[in-house]
Amino acid sequence: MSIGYACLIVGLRDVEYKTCRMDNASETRLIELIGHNLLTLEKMIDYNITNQIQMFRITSDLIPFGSSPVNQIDWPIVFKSDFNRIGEKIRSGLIRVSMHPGQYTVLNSLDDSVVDRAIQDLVYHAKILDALNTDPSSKIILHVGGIYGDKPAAIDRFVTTYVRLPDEVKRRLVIENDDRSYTIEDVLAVSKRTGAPVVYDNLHNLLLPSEQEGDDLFWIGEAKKTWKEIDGNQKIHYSQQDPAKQNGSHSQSIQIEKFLPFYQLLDHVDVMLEVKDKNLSAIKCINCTRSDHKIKLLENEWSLYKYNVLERDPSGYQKIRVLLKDKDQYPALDFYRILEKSLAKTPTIGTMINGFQHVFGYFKNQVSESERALFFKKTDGYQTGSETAGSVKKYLEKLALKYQEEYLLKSYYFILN
DNA sequence: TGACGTCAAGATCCG
DNA sequence: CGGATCTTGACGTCA
Repeated sequence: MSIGYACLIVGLRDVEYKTCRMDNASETRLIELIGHNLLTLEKMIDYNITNQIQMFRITSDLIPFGSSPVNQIDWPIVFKSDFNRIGEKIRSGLIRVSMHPGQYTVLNSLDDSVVDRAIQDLVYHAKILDALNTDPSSKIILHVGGIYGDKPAAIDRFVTTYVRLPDEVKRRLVIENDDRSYTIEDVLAVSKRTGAPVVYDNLHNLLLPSEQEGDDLFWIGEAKKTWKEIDGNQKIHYSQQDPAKQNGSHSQSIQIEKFLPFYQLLDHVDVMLEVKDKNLSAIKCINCTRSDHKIKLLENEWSLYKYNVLERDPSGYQKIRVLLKDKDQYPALDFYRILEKSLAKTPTIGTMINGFQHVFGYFKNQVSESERALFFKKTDGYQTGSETAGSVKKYLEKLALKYQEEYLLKSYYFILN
């Protein structure tokens, strides 16, 4: 019953993937980028270990142009020691990693060259998971593809192509229902013919339900039957709709109150969250479902979020302070409930300035006179409308970097919004 | 031909 | 000059 997140970390400095344009993809540039990206992946794995996050999707952008002829580098060999080292960390951290090619990897296209490139892309994904020495429970999740005006024929083509996939791909390939073409019912039928396990996605099912009626739990039960022992725990995707946006846009954060009743129905299922705030929601959901109840976990979370709360909801700030006073309790749900409510509020000029002043307090005894003057000038400018909140915060961040205020630099104050 | 989705590169604007 | 903001690229399908 692990909970994980996809590809990127929010709120950590200097943990970013790089890429380049095709025109600039020289061998030297690519080697540079791959080396950088592997270090980034390693930092993410380290973060997951520290935070006891045991499920993680590795980005398809790890190797720029990884499945394109533009990239001729034999990267599993060139970077063998890096892959081995990272793979070792993944194993010792008991992290289940996976990958998920995007919507443009289409196995059942009418265009053979598209199909060939899709196969190459799957081989690329398998090569990464193999280079990391992960076992067959590390999956590659794929959608079935397009319809082309004839769904049965399109499904037939998927099955035909599936059969001729190389074994290193087949042993990892998992298929998922999507939100415009293939329902969970369709995907289960494809699984019957291919043997590929099925990932159920709750939001996709909401947007594109099957003809046969069934709730989440029913379809999760059906999907479970497609997972064999060697495939590891059943996996599902879980996300919530962003209420402000259109179609199947993922929400900024997971609403914990909606998630918990869903999660509590599950039995031995690994849950991949698809959400904009990535690791932040993963940690929230983990903290609300774990059995080792240590207040320290919540105190650490509070240290990261507190100025984001303060700048928009001083009364929420006070509520959480009170909530965390009793060190024998573990009020995770209440904590995140207040946190979510506070972060959803729109700051006022007054609450923002209150935040600036609290943060400035960290260096008010070390700054020079001119720095102090500039801070007050910027704050005044913000109050009168000639300066944006962002520029004041940028300046505070500059000070935090100069005076190495770790507490602030680790927090989300400069990073969220 | 543009929208779709996603991210960061690359270009351009601004003080 | 550096920082902020806008546009482009890479992918395939579908209207």
